Amino acid sequence: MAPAAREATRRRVLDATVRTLAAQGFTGTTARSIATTGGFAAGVIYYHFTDLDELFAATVRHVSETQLEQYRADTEGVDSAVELVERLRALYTAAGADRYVAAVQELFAAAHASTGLAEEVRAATTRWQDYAEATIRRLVEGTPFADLVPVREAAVTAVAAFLGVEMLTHLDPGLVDPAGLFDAAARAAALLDATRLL
Amino acid sequence: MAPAAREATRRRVLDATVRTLAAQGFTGTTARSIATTGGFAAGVIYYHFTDLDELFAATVRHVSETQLEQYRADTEGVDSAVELVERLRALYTAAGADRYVAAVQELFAAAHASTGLAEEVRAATTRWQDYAEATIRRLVEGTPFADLVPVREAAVTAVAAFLGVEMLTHLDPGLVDPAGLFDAAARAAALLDATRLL
Amino acid sequence: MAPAAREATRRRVLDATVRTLAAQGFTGTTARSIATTGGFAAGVIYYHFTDLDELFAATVRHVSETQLEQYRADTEGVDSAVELVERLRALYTAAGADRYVAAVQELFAAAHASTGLAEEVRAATTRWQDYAEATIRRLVEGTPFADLVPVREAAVTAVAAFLGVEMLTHLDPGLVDPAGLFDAAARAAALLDATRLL
Amino acid sequence: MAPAAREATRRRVLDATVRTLAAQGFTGTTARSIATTGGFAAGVIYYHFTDLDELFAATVRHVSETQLEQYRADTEGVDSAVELVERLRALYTAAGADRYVAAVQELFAAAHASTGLAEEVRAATTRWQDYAEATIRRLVEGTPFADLVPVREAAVTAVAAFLGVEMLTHLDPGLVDPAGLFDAAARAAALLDATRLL
DNA sequence: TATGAATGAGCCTTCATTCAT
DNA sequence: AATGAATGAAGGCTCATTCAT
Repeated sequence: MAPAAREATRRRVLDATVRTLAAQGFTGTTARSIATTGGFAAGVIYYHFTDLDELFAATVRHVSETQLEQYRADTEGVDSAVELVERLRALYTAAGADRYVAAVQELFAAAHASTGLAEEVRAATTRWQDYAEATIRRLVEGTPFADLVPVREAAVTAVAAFLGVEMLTHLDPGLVDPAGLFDAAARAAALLDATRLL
Repeated sequence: MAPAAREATRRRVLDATVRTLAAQGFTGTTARSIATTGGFAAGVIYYHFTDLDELFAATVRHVSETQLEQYRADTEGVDSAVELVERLRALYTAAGADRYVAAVQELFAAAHASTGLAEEVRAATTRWQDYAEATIRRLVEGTPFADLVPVREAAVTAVAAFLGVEMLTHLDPGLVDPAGLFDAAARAAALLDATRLL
Repeated sequence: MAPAAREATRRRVLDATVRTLAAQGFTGTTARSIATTGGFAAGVIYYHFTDLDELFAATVRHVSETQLEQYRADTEGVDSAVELVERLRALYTAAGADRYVAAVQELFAAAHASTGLAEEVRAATTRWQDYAEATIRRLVEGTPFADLVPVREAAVTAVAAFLGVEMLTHLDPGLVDPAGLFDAAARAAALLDATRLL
Repeated sequence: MAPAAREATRRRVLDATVRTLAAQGFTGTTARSIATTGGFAAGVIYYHFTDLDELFAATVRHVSETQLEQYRADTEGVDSAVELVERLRALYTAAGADRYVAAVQELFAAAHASTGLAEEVRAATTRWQDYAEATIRRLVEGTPFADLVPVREAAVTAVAAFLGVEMLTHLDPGLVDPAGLFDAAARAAALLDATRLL
């Protein structure tokens, strides 16, 4: 079998892991349930990954990296807050995105102690915080807030809020209304952009 | 045994559950590990609670309610943002508070589907959101932001951010610096309070 | 349940382990097969022993110690070789003895590396070698062989031969004829005893 | 591929099996571990042998036969006990011999029931017993022991003792001192040879 | 002939839960 | 009211074996 096939199967396992995490949560995501979701034998997992910890770590890395690239590409150079909010809304509501977010949130919440998963989650968190920081900095530049807003703190809070929103949304869609939050953000963005004209 | 004694044991179990959740995370919190933490036989749990789900649900309710009362009491009538931030900081850094927060965050993250735990978490979330909403409303009243800030959305986001910060802090204290966030909040609060004088 | 009950169950597990080892060999002795033999749930094993390694180690110690005491008691003070051989024959052919010997031989053969089992097997081996040495020394004392026979080497070889005979007997009763070996030993013993009269 | 090449691969598998048995014991000798030792894919094993049982049977036969030929060649016609002991010592300490002995002992200990391995072990045992019998008979001929020593029993015991010594040596080199046993045997051999001069 | 991907069974161990005492 | 023994159901992981290439 060609190496491409190997990689293809690895992807199938990662994909099944994401789907299972989104559907059953971390607790319900076992080697067996992943295999059932993906339609393969549980043994396959261990052929491609050392153990579940490694699989989860790889999943975090894969999903987080893929999404982050997407976010970077779609928000690159955007310096209008209004425009940014719309881009983020589009990314957030893109087909299939909810599943990735749900899976990552589950893994973030389950990461503990000195496992490989925890290591990967730490790294992913930092990367998202850095991305958020750069983006926020770009936004406030040229506005009266440039020197007022503590950018790093804002970025850190934004990432945390995003995770928290996901956690609650996933638990009960009635608890948080992401669309409403985007709307509110849009209004705030308009105000921010207005200050830039000065 | 008198009802008082019965209640005392129930408390011991709840307390052991909180301590175990904080120390070992949801995954590491089993009937056995709770019993070990509390120094009682695992069977005791089933004498006071139907099953682990009920115990977890009761834990969320107990801790959330206790904390919320504390928060309400300590921030009642506070309408200065600066003062509020300091009160919150005190509550957050109070002795033992970290354990409660950690336990609750674990249970929030683990809640799924139609379990009794999920039900209780939903209820607790709503209560906190309501508390946050009332508090924020009090803050912005009498300021130019009164009609600008979407209070409910802000409250919902605040609760989510709080949970997210806890999740990350618990994973790696290096990822988020709560003290720094309080400092930043304090500065923003000062600005807000300044607008009220007008 | 009284502590006596606990000990009784421990015995049942040990006994089932011996029987399974004798019947299926080390490879066929799994937690499940032991449980089936003993008529209890596999989980019981882990309630009384940390893991299979500890169970096997305890089995070696228990059986080896029990048998060795029996051997010591029944050959104490015997200084006639002929008498000794008959005592040993009786011990060897005693009801149930074959099962104990088979089990111990399996565990000796399976012991490897730095496991708890290996540790226990080492200790048991030394005790049997010491017993054999003391016994042989008593036999040759007062005979012309007293200074000729390297007692320790003879003891070590005797223990090894015993294990080897068991290994082969267990594999195929046709390969070795223990009864014939006892007969031959009896004849040699007669010669030895004869030299003592001088 | 030419038959010679086929045979060469078969040899590589057998050799890898011996090395793995010696290094990891029977329990640690799996299709995977053998393949790793030999540097080939696990599937190769099944191309040359029906299953692991057949591989093990072939290994016993191969090693046992090879060694036995060596022993026969090197002790042929030797009728001095002293000389014999030295020849055996040389064979025993020959480079690489320990590995063969260890592998065979592992397989002897693991053989059970009606497997192909058991069959082969039985056959090998008989051949070694026959060899030992012939050799011992040659030794005692012409000595006063000729009619005293039960040759078959002695041979059977010798083979058993050899296996037992190997088992213990392999477990812990401190339990038995093969060199010391050879020394003791040499002294006994000298005595035996002395009686032949009469 | 040889490889590596895949499968399904089975093993060790843990865990929630029950129950006799 | 509390304990500790016991159970049965998973769960993670390994392994012998098969098979397409």
